[in-house]
Amino acid sequence: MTSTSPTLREQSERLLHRLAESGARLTPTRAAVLRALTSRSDGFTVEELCGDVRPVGRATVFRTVRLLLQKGLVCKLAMGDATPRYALSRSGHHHHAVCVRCGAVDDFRGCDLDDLVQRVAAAAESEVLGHRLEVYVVCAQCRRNDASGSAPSTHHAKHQKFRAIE
Amino acid sequence: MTSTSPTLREQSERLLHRLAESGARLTPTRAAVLRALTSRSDGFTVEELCGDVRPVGRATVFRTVRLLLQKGLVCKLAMGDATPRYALSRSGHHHHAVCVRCGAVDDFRGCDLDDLVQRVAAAAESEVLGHRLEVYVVCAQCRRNDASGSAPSTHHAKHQKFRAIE
DNA sequence: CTGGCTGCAAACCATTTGCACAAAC
DNA sequence: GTTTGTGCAAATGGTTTGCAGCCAG
Repeated sequence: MTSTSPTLREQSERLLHRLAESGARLTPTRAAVLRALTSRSDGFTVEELCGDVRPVGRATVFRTVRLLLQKGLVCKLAMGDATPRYALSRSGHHHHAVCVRCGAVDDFRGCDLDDLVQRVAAAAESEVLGHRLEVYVVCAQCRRNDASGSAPSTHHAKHQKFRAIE
Repeated sequence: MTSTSPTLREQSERLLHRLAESGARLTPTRAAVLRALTSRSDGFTVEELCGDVRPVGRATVFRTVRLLLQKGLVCKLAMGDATPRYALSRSGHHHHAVCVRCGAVDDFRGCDLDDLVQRVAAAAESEVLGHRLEVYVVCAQCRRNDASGSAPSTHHAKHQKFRAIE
């Protein structure tokens, strides 16, 4: 549990590098946040992160996440309701399948949206800046838990913060 | 400008009906909110709505919007940043093109996403509950304003609350 | 009449900010 | 030695809630 797998360590160090390259200072606090980030499964909240890096102050965690957001190292899952959740940015354009029960996030790419998006833009004489697609699901694990009756899906987030899709 | 077009009146009355049908009470306040809703272009904030129905209290406007959301009469534009904005629900499945300058919203339908979405779900063994696609644009009007140099795009929202797409 | 609305003000909660101090470059 | 990051606590801002009174059904 506390044994940071080499892959995770690598990952957080790569992020640290990317941060440094972009002119940000390289502090223990940031390293801690990045470590927490990488060991956490996608779809975490800032709150959860705060718990992971305990001695670090809330404000700093928020500031760090914001920084990472600006640098494009994490992305925000806007979600209809609830508290915003974040995920590590995989490289390249992709979208998210978010489990509304536990908040787990799956990336997927190969979206064939560009045509659609361009058509929309042309029709409206608008310039496209970007797009976001989120698919809301009940993930395999949560379905399994559902099936087995009891066991509230504790496999990911403790509090399933997502409410129904509006 | 203040001359409520017959179409708008119709529209708000239809909404009123739908509300009544669903068991909600039919009060002047709600009628006012619905009128404001329909005369406003899509992509409004609760704040703006409050301005429109002035004597009505904030809390009530929030409650009403939430009600309409539950009844499916309006939908929420989640947006990455900024204050959530709302739009009248057109019937049927559709998505939104949101202008990041002024907040104007265009609907579009005929999304070919179902295949994609189902593929994603199958891959993850997940059950799809829904999906949301938002396209972020600079709308025709805002582009025109940009081109003509000055004229900050006041044609819609007073304060362009949207920040960059993260 | 009676339960569902409304208004007001206070409560909430996630996030931001001000400021003094500490640490990185 | 500057400039940037951090912690704490206070401020913010959007949203919700508690409660007394009011109005639609």
